[in-house]
Amino acid sequence: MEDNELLNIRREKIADLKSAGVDLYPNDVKPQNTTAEILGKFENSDSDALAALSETFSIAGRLMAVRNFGKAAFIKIQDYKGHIQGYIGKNSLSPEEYFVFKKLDIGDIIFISGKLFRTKTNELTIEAQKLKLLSKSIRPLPEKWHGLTDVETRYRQRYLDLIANSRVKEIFYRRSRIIKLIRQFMDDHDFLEVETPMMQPRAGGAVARPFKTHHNTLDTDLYLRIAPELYLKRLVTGGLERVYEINRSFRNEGIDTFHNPEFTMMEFYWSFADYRDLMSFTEKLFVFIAGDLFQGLKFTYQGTEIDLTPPWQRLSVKDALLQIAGMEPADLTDPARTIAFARKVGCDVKENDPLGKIHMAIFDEVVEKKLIQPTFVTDYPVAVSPLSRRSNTEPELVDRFELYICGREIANAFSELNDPVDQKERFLQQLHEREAGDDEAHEMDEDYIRALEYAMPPTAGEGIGIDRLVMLFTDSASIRDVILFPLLRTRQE
RNA sequence: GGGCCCUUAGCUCAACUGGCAGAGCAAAUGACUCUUAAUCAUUAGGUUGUCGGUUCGAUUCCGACAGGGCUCACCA
Repeated sequence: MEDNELLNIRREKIADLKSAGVDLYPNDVKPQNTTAEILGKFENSDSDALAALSETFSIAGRLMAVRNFGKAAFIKIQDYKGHIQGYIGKNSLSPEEYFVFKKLDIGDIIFISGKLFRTKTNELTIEAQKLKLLSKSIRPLPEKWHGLTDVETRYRQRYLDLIANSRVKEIFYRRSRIIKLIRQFMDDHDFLEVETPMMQPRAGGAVARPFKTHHNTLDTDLYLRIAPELYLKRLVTGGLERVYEINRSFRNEGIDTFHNPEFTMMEFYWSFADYRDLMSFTEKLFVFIAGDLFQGLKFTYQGTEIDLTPPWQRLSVKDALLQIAGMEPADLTDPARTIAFARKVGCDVKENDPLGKIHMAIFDEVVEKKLIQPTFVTDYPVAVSPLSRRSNTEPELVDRFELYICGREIANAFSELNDPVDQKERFLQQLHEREAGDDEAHEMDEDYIRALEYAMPPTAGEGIGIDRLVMLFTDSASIRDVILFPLLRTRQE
């Protein structure tokens, strides 16, 4: 352990406590109350009402502040859901307990029990009649007023962030709440929650580079999944007509404020529904979540007011390119003009790229960031949608939408392609692109084709990025603020 | 991967044009029985991220490296 004056002083205190026979890490004390429970119950009780209570209350938590007055002191104890003030009077504690109190440091985990009262400044306070050290802290905490702001320390030592910054705890309570609400909503609509492989012999279901690993006994290369999609649809084929999974996927791509290599997605599949059904279903889901979190449909993200009131705007890719990107109709259909337009707005496109792919490049470059209020973008080109069902009226388009809020893709959904012949052709087309140098093109999955050959019911499926949803609903600027341990470069100690 | 920026005490931050590295909080000691960023006095706390260079002299200028942030590219 490092040689540091502050640590040495604490070690001396520990020696003093030990020689007085104090157990530094006992585990035989159980608090009967929490700070939140006490504050909730008695926030409106006046001094007389508190004095009339015969009960004693006990709490345990981290000592966050000590304000000493010679023979008395006020302390702040923080637990799971909040904090409360304690009052230490020299005459209320046994000499042994008072000795322990004098050796305490900010950061120690302690237990106190006693009666409730209100101070002269009317703060609800526990007067300690018993005090016990539950776990000794050796290292000093970050400063009480400014807290911990160094982002690197916040992510690497998230426990310090959680101790010092109460807002961080609130974000992760809310993340949990959002996921709980999603489960409730899906369960209420008769969806079955399932778990499918994270380690896959082939990484399919999305267009992305995977992480590779190896199983020793089987001597087989495996990939961390980039999406659960193909497995979930195998389950639909098996008769699980409504399934969902909320779990991690892994993509070996860049890291920035909207991308973490591992991220949480919900995917769900709904037989005998189509992508239009998914639009209204998605609206209902978001309304359900927002109604619980905000008691309303409006909230602010990074200074912009977002209104979730349905119905949300529906906009085809083509209309988006005409109306928002400012393309002429001929720019969409004449390949030379399309490429010229793409290059003009700064897209890196190849001469032989499919037209649909170039359209999407322009869309991503120009349109995406302008879709602030919730918008369903529909009618994607088949070239960028190898797993989606073709439109009945326009076979070069697919029955698909992506949901954009605040210029970011939040969800991706489509009517599923369940024609095994067409699916095989799409995979072959992707193989061509892979051979042409696109190492993110989708791989062939023969077993998935075989499953479709047994007939999969007409189905619609959707994936929702949970981290991005949580960012939105917690007004967080970075995905790292909604993931407890975001991936950072490992540091040599 | 490219560009720009950041790294000084446990934490939050100063230090002019290169001239003895400072404050607040936290800590120690003392005073104080109603404070809540308690107050007052005293004290201690540093290889200025690492390595190298320029210089009489480097926290400061230059180079390399490490880590981080923003951004562009790729992606969700």
